Amino acid sequence: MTANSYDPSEFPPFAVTVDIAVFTLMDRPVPPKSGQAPRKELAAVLIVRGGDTEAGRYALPGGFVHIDEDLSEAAIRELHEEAGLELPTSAIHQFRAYGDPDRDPRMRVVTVAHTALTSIDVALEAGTDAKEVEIVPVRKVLNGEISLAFDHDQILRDALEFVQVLVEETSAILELCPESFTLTELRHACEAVWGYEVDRATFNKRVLHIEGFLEADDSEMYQLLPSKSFMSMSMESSLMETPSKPSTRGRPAKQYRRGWAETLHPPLLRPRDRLKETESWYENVSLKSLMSED
Amino acid sequence: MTANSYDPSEFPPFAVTVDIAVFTLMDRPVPPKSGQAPRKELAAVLIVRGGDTEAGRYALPGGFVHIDEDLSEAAIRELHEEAGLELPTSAIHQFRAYGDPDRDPRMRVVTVAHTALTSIDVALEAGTDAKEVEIVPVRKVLNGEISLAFDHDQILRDALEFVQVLVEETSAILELCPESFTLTELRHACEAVWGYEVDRATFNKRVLHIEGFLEADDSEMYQLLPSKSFMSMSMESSLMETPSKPSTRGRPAKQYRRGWAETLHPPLLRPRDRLKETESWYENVSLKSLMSED
DNA sequence: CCAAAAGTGTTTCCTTTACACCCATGC
DNA sequence: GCATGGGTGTAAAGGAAACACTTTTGG
Repeated sequence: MTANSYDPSEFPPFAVTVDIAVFTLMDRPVPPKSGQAPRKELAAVLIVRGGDTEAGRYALPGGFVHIDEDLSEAAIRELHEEAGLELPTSAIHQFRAYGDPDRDPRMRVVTVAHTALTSIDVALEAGTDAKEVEIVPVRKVLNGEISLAFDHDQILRDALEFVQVLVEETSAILELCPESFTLTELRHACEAVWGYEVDRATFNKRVLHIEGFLEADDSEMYQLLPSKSFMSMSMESSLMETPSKPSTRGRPAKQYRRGWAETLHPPLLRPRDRLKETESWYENVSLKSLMSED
Repeated sequence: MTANSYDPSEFPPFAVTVDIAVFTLMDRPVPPKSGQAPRKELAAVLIVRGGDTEAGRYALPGGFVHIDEDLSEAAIRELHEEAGLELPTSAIHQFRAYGDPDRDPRMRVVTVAHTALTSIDVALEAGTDAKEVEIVPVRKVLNGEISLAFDHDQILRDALEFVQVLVEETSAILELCPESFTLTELRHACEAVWGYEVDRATFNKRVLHIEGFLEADDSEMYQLLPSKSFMSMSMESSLMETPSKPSTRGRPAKQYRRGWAETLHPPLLRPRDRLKETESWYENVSLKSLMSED
């Protein structure tokens, strides 16, 4: 009964796998108002299962852990093999193990669930490589429009909850933003993860007071040049395409980039008394979408 | 490479175990002032390893998961078998999996770590049953005075961090208190987990404003009767021994018991700007203890 | 009566929140 | 000029921290 003798007959044949819930941002199918900057919503990178069991259903990318690799290495490898994603270790976070004896009907599998955030560009590249990869709005899973294989439905919900807290306490949200971004882009990313809107003024002051979270990006490449620009049009057009949206109305926003901080002091707490709005927001979005198009 | 075929040769022979970090409260070896109510400190339930590997060293209770049981069932069973503890499922919380290929030199073991809180009474009973069970102050592990087998050192540290957050957001701290308790007892329990003192007045107001967390315990059994008591001495002595400390100076405190809430709204947040005091407190306690007695 | 511990009120300070106002740009 | 969005200031509201004062017991 003790863990000291290691006769192989003593322990049952377990399989250990990793599953990874990768979140990214996509445009909302129904922008709140035309002309307004498109609001984002959270989406998950899913694979369509082949093979014999649960074929054709959506599932999280994942697979067996090799005998000589760490859990995080397995997560990175499986993301690469199954979804074509190449994410750094720092972007992947383990959050729970799932070991219900009946969770896989074929054998006893314990899976260690991870989650990650990545920008839509990276996710879309992955989607083009392997045809069986799809990027699906999270709300469709939460409202039951799409159901996942095995217990991946539950894993995705748990991953979302974990990520919502992660965004409060670490700089993980920056994985959803381009290298250079505006405060509005950052806010929209947070809103997509948290599921409700936050006050713009309050949000801006808070993030700028978090030490080491953001630093101003003064590189001209990303800046929308002031009207009194000393650059000629030819010089301007000789620059590379600016990754941030160059065509927008209204006052151009300052650009920021990732600072040195990994954990946030103070944390970027969302208003606790509005947590209950999270679910209703997802429901509202799905209703609107269903009524209009989608 | 896909997870669809299940040839046994395809997946490597993994062993899956559970390890459980059980925390409890013990009296501090050096009370701050004589006559003052003894301050508590956090302690862990450890076992002394037998067998061949890492024999004689401290380790967390734990062991192999059976083929037909859930991870939480395995945790409960191992706690019972190895430490003599009988805890309900609600008191045990999974928090991470550890799967470094080299974490056990004998074979590939992935362990799913759990943590639990329990009152000292329960823990002491367990200690008397099995001789190899010991209750050790957590500070001795944190300051290196005691080192645990395998990576259990790290697991215990992670468990402590997890529990500190758990106490903020759930009613888990009540597992450390007797059925009926005073606000001071509750506060001392929180202080032991968090590692620093909190203001008494602020703490009292906060916990009483958390909906469903506490409810007043008016049962006379636990009450220290008022001086204008209508009960005779004989009636008083006929009552069972009161579990709460009956001999204390100063105004007797009101008794409370567990309310209906499991998650706390609002959460019982500790002051964030004092988080850094946590480690130094543990260091201070160990220094004091080493200098005086212990 | 005094020490000790529990309970409670008050004041100060800080953060959040909401709102408004101005600024800068495209059309 | 006007609409649109970005940046910032301000006043109100709420909560926490610190401190003091009262209450109730044992000695």
